[in-house]
Amino acid sequence: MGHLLQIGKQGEKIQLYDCSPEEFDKIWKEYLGISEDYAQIRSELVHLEGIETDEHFKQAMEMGKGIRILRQPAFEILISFLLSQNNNIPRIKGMIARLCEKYGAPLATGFDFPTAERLASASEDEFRALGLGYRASYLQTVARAVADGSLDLQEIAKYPTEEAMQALCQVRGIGPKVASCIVLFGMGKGDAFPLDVWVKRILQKYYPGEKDGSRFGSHAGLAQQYLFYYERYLSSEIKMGENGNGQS
DNA sequence: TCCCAGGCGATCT
DNA sequence: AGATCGCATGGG
Repeated sequence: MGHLLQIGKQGEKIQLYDCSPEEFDKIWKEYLGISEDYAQIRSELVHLEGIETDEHFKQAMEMGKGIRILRQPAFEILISFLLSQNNNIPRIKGMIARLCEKYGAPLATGFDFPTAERLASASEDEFRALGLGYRASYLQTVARAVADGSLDLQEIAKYPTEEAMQALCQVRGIGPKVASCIVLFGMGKGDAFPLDVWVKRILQKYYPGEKDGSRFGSHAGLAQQYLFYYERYLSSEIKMGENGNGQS
């Protein structure tokens, strides 16, 4: 919150623009998950029961070896995933961009994510005018709840995963999928396992009968990310092959 | 054009 | 508990 980072890539080198080493250390190192020991986490996943013969998961891990779980502000995650429901990613990006432009503080380049207080002062109709659809009323009530303190994200972040999810699910517009994304990406709870339509398909295909990610233990969230991107990659490969040339 | 998207809430059985 | 449906909107 209040910080903006421009990232580019030159060949294999990652380039950061206008970012002092101090700002990188203080803000972005944790945000990007760089202070996490991914070698250790991946080693724990590899040593789980049954992974040795799980060719799909081993492939997913290899393909996703660069994936990091970001540590993003809980409020930003809450709003972003609240808007994500029954929606597609390009449109979600547009909706969030418009929210920032209209209600966020201007930064050197671009706009900050809006505060709960600023959003709470806007009306549902204003949100509808931004194209948020039926999610406008969810956003309005959530923003007010956070602003007036009746929804205390800092407090909920102290709960264990299950209790935190349960508390979040009391809010209108937040269900199990959105709640699990909030605790995973916004509260650092690595055992949360967001069950979206893709991951549900994966469970049916590779782990029939299983209804959650408990087989992946305390790093189920990272396992979910590996499987999610693996499955979407496979799906895009199939689509490319449908007309034989992948050009459509 | 028409289908559908990283769900949720309401309303059934 | 589990299955089904409507929802606002616009990207592809």
